[in-house]
Amino acid sequence: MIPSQLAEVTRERVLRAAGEVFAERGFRDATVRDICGKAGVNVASVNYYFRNKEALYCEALSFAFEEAEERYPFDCPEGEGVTPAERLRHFIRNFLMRLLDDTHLGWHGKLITREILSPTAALVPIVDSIMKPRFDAVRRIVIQLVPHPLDDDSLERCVLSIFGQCLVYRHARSVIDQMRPQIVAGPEDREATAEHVFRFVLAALTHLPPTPGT
Amino acid sequence: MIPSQLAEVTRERVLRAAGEVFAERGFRDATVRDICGKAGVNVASVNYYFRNKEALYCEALSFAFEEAEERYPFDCPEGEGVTPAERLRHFIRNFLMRLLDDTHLGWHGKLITREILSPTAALVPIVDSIMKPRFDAVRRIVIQLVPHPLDDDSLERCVLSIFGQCLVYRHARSVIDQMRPQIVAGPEDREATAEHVFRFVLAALTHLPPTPGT
DNA sequence: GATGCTATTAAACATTCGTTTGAAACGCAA
DNA sequence: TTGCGTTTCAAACGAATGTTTAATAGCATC
Repeated sequence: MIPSQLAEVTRERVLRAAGEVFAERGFRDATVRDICGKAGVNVASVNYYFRNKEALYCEALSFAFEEAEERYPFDCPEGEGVTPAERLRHFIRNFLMRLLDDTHLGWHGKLITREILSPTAALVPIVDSIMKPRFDAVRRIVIQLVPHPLDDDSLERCVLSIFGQCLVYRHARSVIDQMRPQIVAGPEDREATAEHVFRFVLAALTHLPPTPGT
Repeated sequence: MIPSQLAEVTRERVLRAAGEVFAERGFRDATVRDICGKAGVNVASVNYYFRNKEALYCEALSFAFEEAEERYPFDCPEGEGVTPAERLRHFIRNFLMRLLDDTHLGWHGKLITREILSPTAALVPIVDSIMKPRFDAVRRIVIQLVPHPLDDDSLERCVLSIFGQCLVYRHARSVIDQMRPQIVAGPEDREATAEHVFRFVLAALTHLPPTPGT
């Protein structure tokens, strides 16, 4: 019952290996034998430290989010001196880099992408605690940049247009790699991509025509 | 060896059931027993008509694309009298409606989404034969709408910005449904969404600033 | 050193699933 | 009807996998 220091390190080894394998192969195709093999522990460990494979998955998902939050902190500057355009640029770059990071925590982006596509019960708290605040922040930026009032649905669709332009680089990565890999290959390419999305969104928001109906 | 008429109908029943189940549960979670149960045939049928589960999956994928192409034909009008903006609107609406159709061929959108995320060998010919021409068509539209020359990478990123804004409504559907379902609920909402994406893209392309470097 | 709790291990269990098999049913021409 | 090729079926096989068990080893405390 009382976990020792040694137990915690093997527990985290399993968690880390689980994140990688789940991200690479998905929940079903990832076997506990693969995970434990990668972690260098016995298969019974997953049942000893976590209840079963599903509970391990839930913990791995939370763990991935905590690590990603630590590495790419949200911290969208809301200070007085920062223009809405600057906040937009900061957000897009931050979000895109987190999605495309394949080196250290490469599995975070893949993991959450799989979860969004085939949602489990584990997604609900993540949407509420992590995605909703992010949507709210972008919503405030959009309102400040569009030169005329927006109804709620149009506002929401603008936010989705922004997220969509970032997410496509992760979601359609296999297609991009097959058609034009150089635009996300190196760090400087990713910076250029972030800059493009920012310019594209800024041009759209500041020149968006008012909806005829309103 | 000589397939009878009766054999073809059961073959297609299996193919259709396979498309639905594969789209709903993914390749691994879909069992041939489920598929055959839904089709009302014996489990041995998948081995008799197709070689095995994987071959069935490949055929189901092609089948879904053929049906979708039939229902939402590409036919981007390239005629003289059609403005680039009109072609853009047509493309976006067509693409979005196909992605969001959940009634008749609802599985097409889910199926290709799964395939893009976890690509198999079956994706390569689809990218070449279906996606590449689509990218080319959008590329031509973008060139005509942006008021200054674009380098290849910027052009490609513009195309991805357009696709991303459409794809997000399918890829992030679970999140949208949890946060603001009304924007994709009914057919008129989907029309409004298509119109939004069109206006957003048009505003961006026609007001995109030239890249400083070029 | 003895004791009691924690951690690890190899082996086995039970289930699921893709695939195969061999026979029965069916359709159709001679 | 008889015979033959095609299609369907129930049953079983074999492999993979999540989970459990029972025994062993490690480690701190007295």
